[in-house]
Amino acid sequence: MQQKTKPRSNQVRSETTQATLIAAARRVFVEKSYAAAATPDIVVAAGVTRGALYHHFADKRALFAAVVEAEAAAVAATIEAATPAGLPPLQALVQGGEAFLDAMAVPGRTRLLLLDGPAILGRAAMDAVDERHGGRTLHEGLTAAMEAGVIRRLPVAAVTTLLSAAFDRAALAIEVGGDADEYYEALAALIHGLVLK
Amino acid sequence: MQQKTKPRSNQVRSETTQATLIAAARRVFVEKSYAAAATPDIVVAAGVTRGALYHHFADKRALFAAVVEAEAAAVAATIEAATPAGLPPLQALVQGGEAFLDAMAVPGRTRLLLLDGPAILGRAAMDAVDERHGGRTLHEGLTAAMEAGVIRRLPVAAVTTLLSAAFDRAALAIEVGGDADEYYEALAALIHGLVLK
DNA sequence: GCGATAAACATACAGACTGTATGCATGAAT
DNA sequence: ATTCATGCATACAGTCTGTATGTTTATCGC
Repeated sequence: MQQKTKPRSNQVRSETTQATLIAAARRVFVEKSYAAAATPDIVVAAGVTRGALYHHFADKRALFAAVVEAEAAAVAATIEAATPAGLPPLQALVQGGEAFLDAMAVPGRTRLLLLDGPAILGRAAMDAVDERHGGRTLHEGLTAAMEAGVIRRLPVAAVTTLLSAAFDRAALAIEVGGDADEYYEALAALIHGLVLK
Repeated sequence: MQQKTKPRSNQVRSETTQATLIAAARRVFVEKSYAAAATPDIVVAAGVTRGALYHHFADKRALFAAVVEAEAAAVAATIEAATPAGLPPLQALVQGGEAFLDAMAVPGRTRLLLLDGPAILGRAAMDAVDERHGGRTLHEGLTAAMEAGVIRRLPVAAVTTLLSAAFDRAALAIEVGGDADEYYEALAALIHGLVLK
């Protein structure tokens, strides 16, 4: 038995409450989708009250944004861990791509980052999230490959966006039972198609 | 002045009511997004009551599905009108793609078909919509190009999905101010990258 | 350590929305 | 012409979101 309420500093109190809320919200958002996830459900899952939720987050949407941000950070961390620096540009692209697909296989991630995220927060906000986290990988990889003269010189931003979209859709397709190998092959073909002959 | 209520057959009554509702719903869904669009708003815009809405549609989501279906059909019609049959496979792909981007420039289409649609109806349902309408174009185009030996032999379904995703993202990017020419160039590069050397 | 202030919560409330149930009116069927 | 079914309007129950208010717990000056 521990003491009833061991005194905690306000900082850790806030941090743990927010973390618990974000974790619980993630579960409910994933299980029921953003629209169907009710704040009463979330706070019960977190073991707090709605008062705590609205004290720490402006509204349900802000809580969702925090969940998305954390999820994107987790994806980025996974990718970085899987792609050592110093690889040849082209291989870094393909390998990073596979790491991305692996990371997106974690249950709920496609729903959070690829379906509800864009709809609730907007494509622009999601782009900003990507930019803060993993998106850089692809962008820098393509830029490096172009400057190294490995692939065609093209508008980098546009190509990044389009390839990113292709990876996203591949993650979605694989999740619903699509043959992962076929998507790997198709993605590799798209990337290698950019290689200067 | 016309008579107060000229008798209409039940069929036309239903059809016109549904059409008015779908048109009004489209406006409200586009203006406020699916989540923020309230059925009271929609029925006021349509000049009917919520009773009529729930008589013709199971729920708000079903009404949204009808809007999406109509929108996808409109996009498909535009594309077909712009891409005469009998073009060489590769040119048909590029030209059809540009027609797609033009069609998606109609205000609200990206929100309906690329943001709210996937989130509310699910990616699978949107794929089914695509399949019933415009999606075939791309799929058949790629298949034809492959069988003609113009492009690499790859899993057609996967490549179709990925290119479709790229076109979708391009439409979104252009809508928020992205340079259309850059995306055209990048898309063309992706397609031409599949060409057998 | 002690009072004052502010932060972290909990509870209560107002407004709005969704879906259903019920009632009425108009076209269809015989 | 009467009966029935369809199209639609109104009323209602339950739920949710965001806010306002109250209470407890930590922080800060002394």
